[in-house]
Amino acid sequence: MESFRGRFTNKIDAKGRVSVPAKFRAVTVAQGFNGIICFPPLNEGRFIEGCGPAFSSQIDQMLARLDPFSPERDMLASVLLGESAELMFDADGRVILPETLREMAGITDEATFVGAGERFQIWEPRAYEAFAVEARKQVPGFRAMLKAPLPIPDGGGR
Amino acid sequence: MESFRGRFTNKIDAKGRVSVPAKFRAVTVAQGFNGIICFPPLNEGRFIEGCGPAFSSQIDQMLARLDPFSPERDMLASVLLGESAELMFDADGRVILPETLREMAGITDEATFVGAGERFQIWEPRAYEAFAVEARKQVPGFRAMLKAPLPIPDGGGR
DNA sequence: TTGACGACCATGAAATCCCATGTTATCCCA
DNA sequence: TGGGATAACATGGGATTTCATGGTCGTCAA
Repeated sequence: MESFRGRFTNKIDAKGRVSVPAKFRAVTVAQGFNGIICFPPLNEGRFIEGCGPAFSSQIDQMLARLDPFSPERDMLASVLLGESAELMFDADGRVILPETLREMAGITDEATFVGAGERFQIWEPRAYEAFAVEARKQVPGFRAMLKAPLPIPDGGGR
Repeated sequence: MESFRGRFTNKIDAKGRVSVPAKFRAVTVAQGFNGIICFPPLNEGRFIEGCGPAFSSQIDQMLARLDPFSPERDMLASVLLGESAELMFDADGRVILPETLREMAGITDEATFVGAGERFQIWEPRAYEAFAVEARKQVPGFRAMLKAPLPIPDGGGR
């Protein structure tokens, strides 16, 4: 499996552990990494971004193109690296979501993992439900955007 | 682990010692150095820059490209080398931040370590919080900087 | 002597490892 | 095609280790 797909809601136990969906684990393990990488969203959304090393290194490369000591780089790095975390799987495929990220996303005792291709998102279940409803409502208006030819050859992910 | 990631706030004890986050220690130790290298920021920020020998030698190379006896080189070297310090870990992974650097950053009894890829920053906790809020506000505007030129093929984990 | 600094030890909290259990999905065979 | 056996997975708890943090003692220099 090479891309994140589907929706899974798992419990967070007393120690703060969550099982990462087995299908998601398969993706990052296939990328040679026994864990996931999490960071905050760049826009205002209340959720956590997740990915494997493949996408993470894309982020690194994007940052590397910026002027190393500029304030813009500092701010982007603060959000994308300073607030990010490498979370390794335990023997059963669980991770502990950092307090800061959980707070931003409003996650307490349950987490909804939502596939998004090369990366995924982690939501508070009800918040995601609300988002999904809204998305279904708005999507018809965006339909036209899909007609545009794909700029990137990488048809890879199917 | 090969790059600095995440945010950690540690206390400074009566003797001026701070624990460097274990994950950060792992990075510099992997670079063959049992400590960290600190220097003042190049822009206006109130924080301390930190890194391992890898980035430190990048700085050397950047300086080496300048006109050797120019006033610009002298000034950059003054900040990047003259005010810098090699801080070795004690047996428990702690260092003592030099008075001058602490003063510049306004750090007294707590220090926030913020990962930024090949280097990291050390902030007074409240000052960083303020910066982080501002960063989150501005980052959506920078999103375009990340899109840009090449969507690098990344032969890697796929 | 005093004060700064390094090596060494003690402790509590948090993360990690290891094992057990119930439930669901998958497989296999009649 | 149905149904039992089997494997995969999510979840819970106890034991162990890591880590941050505080303190003491001794050394060296001003």
